[in-house]
Amino acid sequence: MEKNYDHLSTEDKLYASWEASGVMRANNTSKKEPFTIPLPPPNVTGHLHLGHAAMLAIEDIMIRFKKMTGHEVLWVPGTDHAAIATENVVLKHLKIQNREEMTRENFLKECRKFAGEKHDRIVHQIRKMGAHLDWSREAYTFDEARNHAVNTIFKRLYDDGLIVRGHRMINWSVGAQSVLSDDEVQWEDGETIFYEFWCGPFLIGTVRTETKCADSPVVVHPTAKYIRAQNAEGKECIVTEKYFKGHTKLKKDFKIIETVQGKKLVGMEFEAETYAGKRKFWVMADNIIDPDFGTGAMTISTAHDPHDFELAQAHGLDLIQKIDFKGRMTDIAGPCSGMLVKDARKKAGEILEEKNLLFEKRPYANRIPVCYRSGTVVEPMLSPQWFISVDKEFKDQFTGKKTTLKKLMQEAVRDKHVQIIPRQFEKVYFHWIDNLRDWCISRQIWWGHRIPVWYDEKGEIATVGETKDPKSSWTQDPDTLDTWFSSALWPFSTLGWPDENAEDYRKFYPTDVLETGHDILFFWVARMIMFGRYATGVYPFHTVYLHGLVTDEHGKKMSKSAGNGIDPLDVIEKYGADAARLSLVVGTSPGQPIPLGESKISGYRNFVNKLWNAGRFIQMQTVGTSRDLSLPEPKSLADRWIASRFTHVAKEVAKHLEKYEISLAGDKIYHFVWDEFCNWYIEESKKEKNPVFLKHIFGEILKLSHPLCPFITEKLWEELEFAPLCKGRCPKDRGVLEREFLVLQNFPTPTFKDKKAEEEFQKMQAETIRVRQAQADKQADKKEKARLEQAIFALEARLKNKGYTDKAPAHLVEQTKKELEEAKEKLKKM
RNA sequence: GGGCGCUUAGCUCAGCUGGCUAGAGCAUCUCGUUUACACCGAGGAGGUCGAGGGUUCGAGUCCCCCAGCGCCCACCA
Repeated sequence: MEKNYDHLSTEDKLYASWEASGVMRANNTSKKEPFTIPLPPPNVTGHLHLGHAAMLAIEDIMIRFKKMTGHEVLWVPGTDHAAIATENVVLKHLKIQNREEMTRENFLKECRKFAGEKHDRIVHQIRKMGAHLDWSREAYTFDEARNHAVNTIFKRLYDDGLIVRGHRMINWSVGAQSVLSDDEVQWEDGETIFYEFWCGPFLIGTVRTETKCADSPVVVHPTAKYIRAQNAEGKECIVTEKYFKGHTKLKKDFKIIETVQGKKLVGMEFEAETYAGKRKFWVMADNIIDPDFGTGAMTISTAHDPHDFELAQAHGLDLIQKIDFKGRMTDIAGPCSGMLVKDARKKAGEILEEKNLLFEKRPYANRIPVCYRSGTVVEPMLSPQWFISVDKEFKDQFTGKKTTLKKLMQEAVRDKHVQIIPRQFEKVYFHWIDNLRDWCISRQIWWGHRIPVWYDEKGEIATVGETKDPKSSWTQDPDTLDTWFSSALWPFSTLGWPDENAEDYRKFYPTDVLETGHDILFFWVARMIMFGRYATGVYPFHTVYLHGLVTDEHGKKMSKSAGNGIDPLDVIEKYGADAARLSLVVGTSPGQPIPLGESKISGYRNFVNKLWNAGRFIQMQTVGTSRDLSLPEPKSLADRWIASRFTHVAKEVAKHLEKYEISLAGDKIYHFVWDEFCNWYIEESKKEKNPVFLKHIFGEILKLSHPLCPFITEKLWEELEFAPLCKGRCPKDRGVLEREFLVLQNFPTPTFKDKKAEEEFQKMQAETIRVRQAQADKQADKKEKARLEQAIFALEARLKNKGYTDKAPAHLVEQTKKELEEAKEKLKKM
């Protein structure tokens, strides 16, 4: 055995042997209790990042622990086709502006090719972490089986009236050329200009000057007090009293004519100049106006703002499209038509200024909605889309009762069918659901599950759901489904659903734990809960474990621009996968940020090496030892102490892992191995030898540590030839295996307890420490003595020097004398 | 604006339902070339647990309030 553990020559080989042996394959005919985790499928075109690494480490620990405690485990791997993200990357890759430049089929071919290539990369990277995944069951969110599941649930939802097509205000990503769900919109801080301009007698505030180009009502608050005033040139001005009185310029230039309530203004009509020419305006009142904000009046863009749209619906207003789906102004924008929104905004402002319509402008901090994938601006637009109605009642086929999808989601957590770790996120979950609106599921992109709806020649819906041979006159809906739609089926679509008799589905569904980053609680977890309960009648898992964001060692977000990013593959290369796993798992709390720096990783690398060297020592001790299969007896006090301590620690570790408290389990193992086993037991065992017992305990330690650091433990298991020792004592129901891997051993459940030995050994430890301290003190004394002697010598020499005593300032000489006396005094006392 | 969380040694964090003489890793200081390991061993220094108030025999742990930091949601014409 080498002096230092070499992870590079070990890990890939071991993983390959696990894979080749079939040890990671789950058996759906097993009588054992199942334990199932659906792997959150990484984006097929992505690469492994630290979030994945943390996820893989946590889930692998759960899986290995459960397997060692007698469960039939299944960890289903797979990848996600990541609709918008992939389509974006492919477009960039092909160096084309939009997909219309090629045929749909050709574009999809390119996507498939690209995804296929990238698939191999991510899947290879997942293996690097040591993940005990059943690769024979690998799935893909965009393969045929998953498409079948998608079509099936779509049809069922449609028949229940829960999927509807509606002409509603949606989030339009100009970059992705598609609608986005509410959750896919991100908000970025931005600097813009706030304009106040004249619209007839009214002052209107806006940052979106480009939309102020069409006939429109001016909305005022019905009960707020407005002031009508006039200036020297006869120009009229109507603003709230509050605004008027707070504005010195207005107060100076305008003379009040009267004060009226907002509703008295209703019905007023006038023509006014806009940046796009003269337009018709009229006044209406609505409580939507905040009388304390700005001038107390606004004009509305019925088709480009969610609130305005609502208002338009309520008041039966015309819907006027001012911006097209490419993000350019329509003809109605007059001088700005054809311009990009951003440019039109500036231009419209300039025109307002030229036409002397501008009253005031000032810098304004606002937040800009952007597409979470393409990073481009999101425009609220009006468009026909498919929605999932979350508040609509339907008859639940499993209970026969009326309910809504929202209720099913709420019940999941409220009635404790699903537990979220950490608890705080349950509140976040409820809050999200309470404010949940219908989920827009259609996307205008090509890479994704095509909406299974066919239209006849009249444009009426001909059929919905899986359609094997559509009539030639029919056309399929051109849109695809939100990528999260297929992800939401993942826990059961990977197990054979909709075939409820599929062996995997019967054995492994519902699954047990869904572990993922807290950032996709809404995108994914909530929707799995919704579809899972809706489609299968049971919730798809009983526990949701959320890990936090991996940050740099100071808790700062890792980013390219900050240059503080860490690539997990570099970490694995430099320190090994075990060290990477431990550093992502120990010293962390669920849901909390996971700070990671090199010093932490190298610390766990050191631990791994410590294990290695303990193993090396034990191998040296046990060379030529007979292979006694009987359980060795503890002999010495140290033997009994470590055995008793091991019983205690093994229990604690199991208890923690049972509760998914991985960090605490890791901490206990770390300190038991290093502080108790290595620093005390091994040292004591050198005095009173019992090599067979030493080796036995070490073997148990390897089992205990295996879920957390599978590579080093497996390697030592092999090096120390533990495997042959346990042949014949292992359960026989796992088929033919080349080797007895550690993961097939039973997790230690030792019973040996010797309280007296523990106490006695502790006394011995205390005594040893006292002696060491005394020795250290003695050494310290000796050193202090030497230091004093040297100081005395130097001080005396200085005082003997006539030049010094004669010429140096008297107080310095006094001080020297004093120092000498003190030093002599101190030395005398020693 | 609403919600959630965090604030404990120089740094990053444990401390679960109140009993702590407050722990760990890293960093730091002293000593150590003892045949598992310097990716090591032994010993040490370092904290009035963010500020203030309260409940209690007892509070890092519970309550109130304040401050700073972080995250999520809503997005005001």
